[in-house]
Parts: sequence; structure tokens; C-alpha cells
Amino acid sequence: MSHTLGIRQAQKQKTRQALLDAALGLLEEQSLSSLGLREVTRAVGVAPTAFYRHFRSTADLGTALVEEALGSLHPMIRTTVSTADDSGERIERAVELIARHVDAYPAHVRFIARERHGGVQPVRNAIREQLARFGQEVKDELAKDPESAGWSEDDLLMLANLYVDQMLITASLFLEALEGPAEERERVAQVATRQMRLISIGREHWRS
Amino acid sequence: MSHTLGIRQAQKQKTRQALLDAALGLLEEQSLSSLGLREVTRAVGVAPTAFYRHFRSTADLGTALVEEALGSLHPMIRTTVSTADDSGERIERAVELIARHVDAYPAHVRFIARERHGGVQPVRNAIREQLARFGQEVKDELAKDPESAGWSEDDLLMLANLYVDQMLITASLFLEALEGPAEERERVAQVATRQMRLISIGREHWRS
DNA sequence: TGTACATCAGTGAACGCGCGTTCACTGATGTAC
DNA sequence: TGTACATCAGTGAACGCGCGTTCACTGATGTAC
Repeated sequence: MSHTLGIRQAQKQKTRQALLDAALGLLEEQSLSSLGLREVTRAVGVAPTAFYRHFRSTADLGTALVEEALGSLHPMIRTTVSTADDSGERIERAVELIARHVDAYPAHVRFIARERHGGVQPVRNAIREQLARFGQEVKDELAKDPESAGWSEDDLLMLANLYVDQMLITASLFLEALEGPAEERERVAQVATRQMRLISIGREHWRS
Repeated sequence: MSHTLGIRQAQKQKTRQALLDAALGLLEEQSLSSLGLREVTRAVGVAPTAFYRHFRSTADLGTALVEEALGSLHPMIRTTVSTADDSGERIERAVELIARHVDAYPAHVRFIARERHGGVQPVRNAIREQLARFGQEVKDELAKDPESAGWSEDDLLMLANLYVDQMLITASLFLEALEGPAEERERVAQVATRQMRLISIGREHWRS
């Protein structure tokens, strides 16, 4: 039998989500360090003081947004990296996946790109931790690949982080291209694919 | 004969520079989009209204900081990329150069990393333009290299931008390591060197 | 060189405004019996 | 099922404060003769 939340709990979660959504919208045009608590509650339509029932501060809300933006991506990344088909196709599929993710969640991607080096330390730390997890996970999947025979753990992690950084750069370029014509997005996809391919060629010929 | 600035002009430039310096200091712990004009003037010790004699807004000050942070780097990058010696040594020298630059100008590097995707559009644009110039310049130098025979202009630019992005990532990692122990900085240098080397290996075996 | 006037970087008072945070509250929901 | 009490998400008034911007000003520097 499914556990139904009480009415009170359900309403609270709804308000909390509304605050997160409103904040994410406002953050398209500013940084977290200038986001005001009153702005957020005004956008939702609740009293400023209601904010404190859910978050200690806007920085606290920011770390919740990091979890929302990156927390659910881990399985997706694992399967994308691990799927064993032709290396060239795998890269094209990865780039395609990034493009679709940026289309579907532009505000989340923008938030991560912006706050990764932003002015709010707890949020930077939360993002860094998530990206480090991505790095480890990509490393784990790469390790299973026969191509990784003879690779040290350090070198595998070095390569994994190179891929992760490259994915982020690509996502951020797709984001910029969202407002432009479709050709621009196609150009970004082609450049990203060739860069990933070049890295993969480097991997094939690597001797530690 | 050298042209001496009038006393008035000299004093004005001095105040302007003091505003830029103070802003850069304040931006170590926040984003430009939350930097207040009064904060800056207070830090310098002038009246808030004096700000308007030099900048229209904090966004305007931001674009001036972009020029200060990146404008003088073009010759340095050109010579680093173009110097023709062993490829492995060139990479080590480049990483070393980045490390020293981060040591010498940590606040400038932080500012660029933070505002590249920050909440102030004119500043993002100014940074994008400077980085695009870096990409073109690196491409020009790579083109002179005998290794680039048979490479299309597009592929050379793709590779050049890969190097530029990699330099930025490396600079940002050195920045984080600044507060840590010396071993951490050494680790960053080694990882960055190997990543650059892997990219260069990819370059050697690239077939368009 | 000296004088009379123009320029303009920096001042200081004043303004209206939105901010984060506190506090006691209300009334719907939850719980014990 | 009905009743009496507890919980707690959201309210609304109030606070002191710093913000960006305006304006007329001052007095050192610059310029014309």
C-alpha cells in the first residue's frame, strides 16, 4: 500500500517546490549572491516570513537546487558512459544527450554553470562534491572498458575528469546557443563531438 | 619627450584604479551582480557620488576589470604557444606559467572564472570576446606548426579552443589549491600536464 | 609672470525604497481518548 | 464517531539599515591673454 502524505506535509512540500521553482526562474538573470528572500516569496505569492519554514537562507535554498539539478543525473551518466557500442557512436549519443538535457532543463544547467564558481561557498562546495562523484562514476565505467587495460587508477580519474569538464563546457555552449538559430546548435554539437573524439584518440594512444 | 599627465588627470586615474582594486578585493567573496557601488566607494574612502565620475554602474566597472584581467595576456599566450621546442616541455612550461599567473593575480583569475557565467550580461560578453580572441591567437600559432599540415581551419580552431578551455579549468583548480598545502598544487599541476599531454597525443593521431 | 575666468573631480545632504529578521498571531490539520 | 487539545505552515505588522541616485556645491587645476 502506498504511503500518502498528510495534507499538511503535502501542502508544505508544494510550497517548498514553488519556492525552488521561483528561485530558479529568478536566477536566470542574476547570481545567487544577489537573490533576495523577498523576491522569491513575492514571486510565489506567500509572505516573506514563510521562507523560513523551508530554508535558513538563500544559500541553503541554493544547495537544495544543486541536489535538484545534479542529483538525478548519476544513473543517466553511468549508462551513457558504460553502454558498449562503437566509440564514435557513443560520443555522438553523449553529445545528443547533453543537447536534450539542456533543452529540457536550461535553468538548471545555467544555475550550475553560474554557481560553480559563484560567490556562495556552500553552494560551490555542493557542486564540487557532485562533480567529483560524476568523475568517480565515469572512472568506474571506463575501468570496465577493455581499452583501459594497463591504466593506473590516477590516469583513469584524470581522463574521467577531462570528460566531465568537457561535458560541462558543452552544456554551457548549448545553453548560449539556445537563443540562437538551429544552425548554431548544430555547430556546437559538431565541435563538441570532434573535441570528444580527439580526446578519445588521445586515450587510444596513451602510454603511461 | 614623455607626455606627462596633468595633475588633475593623474589624480583621476589614481582614484579610478583605487575603485577597480577595491572592487576586485570585494569580489573575492561575492558576485558582481551583488556588488554595491557604496561598498566600493566606502572601501576606497571617497563619497558614493564620486563613483559616477568614473563608471556608469558596477556592470561598467566589471567590463573594465575584464580588460584589466585579460587584456595584457595576449602576447604572453602567443609566445607560450609558439615557442618551438619539445612538445612535452612546452606543456610543462604552459602549466607552470598558469600556476605563476594564478599566484601573482589570484583575484583577477577568480573574477574571470566567476563572471564568465555570472549574472551580468555585458561582463559575460566582454569575457566571451576576450576568450574568442585567445582561441583565434592560439589557432594562428598552431597553424604555423608543421604538425598542423593537412588540418582544416575549423579543426585547428576546435583544437585551439580545447586548449584555451583547458587552461581556464587548470587556472581555476590552481586557485582552489592556493589555500591548501603545496602538495595539492603539485597534484593539480601533474593532472593538468597529463590532460594536456593526452590532448596533444590526440592531436598527433588525428585524421580529419 | 600675473590675472581673470572656466573646468571638473570629489562632496555631502537628502530622497524614497526594498531588504532581512523578530514576533505574536491564526486557523486548518493531526492526535489521543 | 465525537470531543478536546496540540501542532505548525503561513500571516502581517514593525524594526532598523543600507541601497542607488539627484542635486547644488566647492575649491584645486587648467587656460587664455
